[in-house]
Amino acid sequence: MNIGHASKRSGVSTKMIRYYEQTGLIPKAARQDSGYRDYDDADVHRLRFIRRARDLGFTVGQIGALLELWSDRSRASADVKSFALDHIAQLKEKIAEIEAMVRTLETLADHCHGDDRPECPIIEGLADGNGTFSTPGQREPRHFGQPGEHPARRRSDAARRATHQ
Amino acid sequence: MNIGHASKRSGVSTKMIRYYEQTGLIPKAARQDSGYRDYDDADVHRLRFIRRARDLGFTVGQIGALLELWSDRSRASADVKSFALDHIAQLKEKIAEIEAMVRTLETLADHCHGDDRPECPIIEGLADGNGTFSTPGQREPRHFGQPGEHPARRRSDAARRATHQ
DNA sequence: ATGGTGCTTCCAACCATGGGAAGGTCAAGC
DNA sequence: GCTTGACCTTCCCATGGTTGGAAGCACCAT
Repeated sequence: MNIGHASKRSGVSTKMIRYYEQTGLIPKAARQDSGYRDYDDADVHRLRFIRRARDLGFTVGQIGALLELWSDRSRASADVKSFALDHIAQLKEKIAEIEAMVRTLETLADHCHGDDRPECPIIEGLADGNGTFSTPGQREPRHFGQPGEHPARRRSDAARRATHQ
Repeated sequence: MNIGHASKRSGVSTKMIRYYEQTGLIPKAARQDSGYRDYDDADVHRLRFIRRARDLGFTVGQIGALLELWSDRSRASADVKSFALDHIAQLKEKIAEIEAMVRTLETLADHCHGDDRPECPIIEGLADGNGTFSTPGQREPRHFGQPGEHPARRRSDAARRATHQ
């Protein structure tokens, strides 16, 4: 089976399949006479596993561990469970972080008239950090976003100008 | 004021300050005779603005727009407000995504005994799950499909290592 | 003057993904 | 046969935000 077919059947892009092979997450694929990579059902199965794990927010490093747990018939289900619970806790932390942002922004926005006058507590809050900011203590790694995901959305003129300049 | 001092006073690392200058988010800094960058209070003020905006999850591009809105005394507060509301909606979307992951994982984990036996619905869900996981409606008897040989990536407690890396 | 620290620039890495170029392979149609 | 087009190969580049490091000056205190 060619890589394209394996890609369609697994939902993992060909780019990613090659990348996973290159980084050692999956073993080197067999090759056809032509030099094309050759996949079988077991490979597709593993790729689907990977895609589902990614959909659940696991990093590639974590997926490597999950693959090992998958293939290790002697490991206890408790090992898997604690791994999952760990990840759940991480995700919840992330949610809490973003919720804090939302709360702050909503507070600021609530106090903004949103009319044609220039006074704006939102900008002032950013500029002067007056009480409205319950400071998030530590400045931790940012990327709460799913990488590669840059949703095209409607933006104000100012935003468009700034990003497309 | 040297960059190090400006960094301490603004909470933005020197690396980031140079990066922001390089990418045009902030204007090129003045220079001292020595060639060192020279900052004044207004610069620090702007850097703090940036840091707070980052803490609220705005991208650098969005911050550029916010800086414009900040310095534009004629803009209506409605402009800022819609910008903020837009961002809030975005953050909420992200929260919903992660919450969906959590829900799925919790469902899987709930069904896992978490004892020393190997049977584990979490791994099985990843291996044989129904694509979206959104509703854990189970189909199919599941059996333990092992992927092909797993090469030399033989690590005992890979799970612990992966979560701590 | 010597050492330590701060500053400069440049270059690379992280993660996951996508884009694209330059070229090889294959199966179909004429 | 030969062309076309879809597919595959490897290689390099870009993203976003940040950090790390190296090589080499500038500054300050002793």
